[in-house]
Amino acid sequence: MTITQLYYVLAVAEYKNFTLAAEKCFVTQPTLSMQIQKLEDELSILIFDRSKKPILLTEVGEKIVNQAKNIVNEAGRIKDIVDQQKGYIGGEFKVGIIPTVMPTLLPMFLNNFIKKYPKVNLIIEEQTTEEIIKRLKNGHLDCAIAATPLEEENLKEIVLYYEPFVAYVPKNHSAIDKKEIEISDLDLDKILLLQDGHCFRNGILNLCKNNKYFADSHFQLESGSFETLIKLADEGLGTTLLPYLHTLDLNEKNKEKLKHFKDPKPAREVSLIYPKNELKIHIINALRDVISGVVRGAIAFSDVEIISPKTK
Amino acid sequence: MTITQLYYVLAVAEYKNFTLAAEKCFVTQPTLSMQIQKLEDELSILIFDRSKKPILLTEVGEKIVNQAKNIVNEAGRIKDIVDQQKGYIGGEFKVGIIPTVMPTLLPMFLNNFIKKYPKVNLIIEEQTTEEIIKRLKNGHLDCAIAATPLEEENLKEIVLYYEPFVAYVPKNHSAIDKKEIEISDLDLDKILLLQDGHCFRNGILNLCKNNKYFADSHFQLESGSFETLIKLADEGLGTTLLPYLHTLDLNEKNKEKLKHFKDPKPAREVSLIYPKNELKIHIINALRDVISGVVRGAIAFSDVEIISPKTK
DNA sequence: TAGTTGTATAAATTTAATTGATAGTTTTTA
DNA sequence: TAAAAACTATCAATTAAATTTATACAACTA
Repeated sequence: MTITQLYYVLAVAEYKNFTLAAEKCFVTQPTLSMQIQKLEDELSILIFDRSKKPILLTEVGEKIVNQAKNIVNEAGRIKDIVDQQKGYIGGEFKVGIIPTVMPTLLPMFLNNFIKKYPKVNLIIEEQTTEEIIKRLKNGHLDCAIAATPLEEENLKEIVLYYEPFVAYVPKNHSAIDKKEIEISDLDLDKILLLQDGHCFRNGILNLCKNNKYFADSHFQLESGSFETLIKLADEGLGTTLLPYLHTLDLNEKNKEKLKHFKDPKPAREVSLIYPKNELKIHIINALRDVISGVVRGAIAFSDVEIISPKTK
Repeated sequence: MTITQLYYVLAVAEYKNFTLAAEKCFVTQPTLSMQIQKLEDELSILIFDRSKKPILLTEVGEKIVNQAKNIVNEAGRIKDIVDQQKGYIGGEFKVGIIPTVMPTLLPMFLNNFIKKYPKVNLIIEEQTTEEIIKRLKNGHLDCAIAATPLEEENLKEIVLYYEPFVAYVPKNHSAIDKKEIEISDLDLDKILLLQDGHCFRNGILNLCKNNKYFADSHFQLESGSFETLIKLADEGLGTTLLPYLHTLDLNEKNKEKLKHFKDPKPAREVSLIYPKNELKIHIINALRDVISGVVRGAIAFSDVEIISPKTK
């Protein structure tokens, strides 16, 4: 069994076609046929069911393909180790970002980063905090951006910025005339939140719990995007909380409905998270520097109270 | 980079000697020299520092060797997948066992098992529950025997037997004349326990906590083996608790000091634990059957209360 | 300094991977 | 349903790679 054979197997599994897979591997079709047969002979088992068209994986074939992915992934990290040693900033770099950070932060740094580090092949994926943690640990992500502290074993966190929550209150709200709002001003029965799975929701829930206003109030509505929440709030259905960066590109009319919190403002901590092995630490540091640079201007609050994204 | 090259690197890293490593790999020394050089060329980095004698690993070399171990380990599992498919019962099979189970259970089933399944190369390692969990998850163990429930993600548990705790009370103990003992009879200030790290200790602590007798009592002494604890108890230093199987081979004099608990007897649950991927399920089932067979005669208590090995 | 131990190098040999050509199948299409 | 197209397997030839034997070279030891 060779790593090359496993690559061939993965290619055929992906394209369900020897000829096409061979092209993608930059070899001829007989090479694939023969090498895969050789592997099957060695294992005395069939990986592909060639009687079907398009080609199917056998039952064991499925398992072997999964394991082959692991092996190829682990093998790829040898290169990462060498690159790290050499301080080389390049190659594939997979970053997971949580949904509530993605649309505001990504446009701020993406251009800067790819210009400054053209050799890095940046792959960005939107994922939940839960997924991110799993994928960082199994090596399918090189780093991630999420709300912290997570205090996960084997993961390190570097804070990028603190982003206060801003209340978006409907016109008819009792606190509409106040200059700055307090948690106690929120009518918890009428808070509009993102659906579960978004760590942002946990943060808000903790905020309330921490401040003992949580009680047994229930939430009327849950949505998947801030845009919806804002519209619902406009309809007078309740109040919602937005992360500060999201408030920057609201239109003037909507901005009027924003109420900032009194100091210490409740805020979320947004960090770079990466495996403790620090395999791609040079690229991670580069990314941190770029993000810190663009964020420094946009966000600067001194007196904040960090709200944990974890359910307590 | 080939898997063979990684094997060669691991061999040289282990034996710190190309000639010896070559022998162990069943190839000649020039093969190793050339293949390792080739890998170093491909990575443009030195893995070994050949200027020192014996040969040293470079800084990156260390990391590469660690990663190579992962790759080789993952590669080895392809064979496991195939063996599983074929229902083949053989090959290397690594079992972790906790220290408090090892000496009593192992002699009961080992001979039976290796006679019945001569093609299995059984490798038994004594490890703490913590280590066992880690090694099961990273694939360095195929299965393990430990106190349960552990409720670990990605691990499955099959109960082997329930083993009651038996009190070993010194002659001067107030309960020495009772036929059966209760938890409340134990003087917690004078309970002798195994050192931390042994899950058995957690079990006992939970036992006390559960029954609300824990309070703020402290423990006078901690030892690493039951033998020591028994001797200390004999000296009148306190009471200790033994798992039932350990009590079977005490001498007559010591057996007199044993006090069984009233039903429901506090007991630990001892289980086979293995990864959910069920890679070596056929061997695991074989092991379970053998152990169940030998244990059935030795241990049979119906009315027990299971004590968790986890700290609560 | 000669002997010993151990690694690198070179050339020859063996083994393995790859290719081009083609035969054999199945599927598509007219 | 016959012809064409699409695809995989097989064969012989070629190229590439791994391994070996023989030997040179370096470092340590007595």
